[in-house]
Amino acid sequence: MLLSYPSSLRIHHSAFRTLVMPELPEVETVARDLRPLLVGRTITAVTRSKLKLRNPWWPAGEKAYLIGQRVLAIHRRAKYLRVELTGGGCLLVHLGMTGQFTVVPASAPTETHTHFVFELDDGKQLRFRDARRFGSVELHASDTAAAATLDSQLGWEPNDIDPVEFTTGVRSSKRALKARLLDQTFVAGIGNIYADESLFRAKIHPETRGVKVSIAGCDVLRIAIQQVIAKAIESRGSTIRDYVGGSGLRGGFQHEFAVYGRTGEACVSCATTIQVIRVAGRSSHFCPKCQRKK
DNA sequence: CTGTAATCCTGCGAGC
DNA sequence: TGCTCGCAGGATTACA
Repeated sequence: MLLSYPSSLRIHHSAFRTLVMPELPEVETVARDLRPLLVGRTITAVTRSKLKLRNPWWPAGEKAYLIGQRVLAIHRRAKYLRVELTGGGCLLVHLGMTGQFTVVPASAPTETHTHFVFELDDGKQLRFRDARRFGSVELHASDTAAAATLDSQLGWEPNDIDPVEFTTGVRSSKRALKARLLDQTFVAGIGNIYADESLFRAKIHPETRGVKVSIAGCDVLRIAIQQVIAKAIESRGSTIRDYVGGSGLRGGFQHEFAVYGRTGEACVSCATTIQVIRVAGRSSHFCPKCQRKK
């Protein structure tokens, strides 16, 4: 269903006041920022808010377990972060839509919606803040097991897509490609922004069915995904309002959007007016001339 | 197999 | 000016 022009305009204006959910490039930026601040540090105290995050899993005695643990490494898989600890366990973190995972001086004022504070041995604090609480922070007893579970539930990292299997996977599905790109069990880490940007780069309409894409088209799409993700990581992700990296710095990729949030504006390639439709329950921005439906 | 929609949640702008 | 309303969406689940 195509929204009317006034509706499109309304959505366009609302797009830039909306929080941007952290997708793979944002989470990767957080991981890179956190590593120098966190690896080698020891947790000396833990405080939690009473509010429930999405699907939190914490074994009994978590504070006793955590205190004295040193951070061995920070890993990223798709949109998940694992803070690996010396005891063999890890903190498994998902930023949801509005999550912020930062290291700040202990003297920094505690902002609203701060759900976890991990005090560190250098006088700083690792904090998890999440206004909408779509994110999660879980303590797992085994980092290896947590990593294996993620691997069993998630598809390829974008930079590690198997070209042949990707092509087969795309062409064996009747689903709209937009829905397919959001499916974390196929390619993991893509969210609404980078799905739209990848489809624009590949010149594929978001509603195009996988079966309709040529073998060459699959190659174009795979490379488009990889280039969009790589460029976004270079720009430290996209900040519209709230997303920040692990050191609190904002991203810059929002200045490079070709279609996302640009409803009613001119296509960067052909100047045709960018449109928005709903696909897979998500707003999907595209150029009707560059991305013709097949 | 496919899609749709509700669920969790808060912030914010539009409109009255 | 202050209220209500609708919308934004990641992951999951229920249902058509």
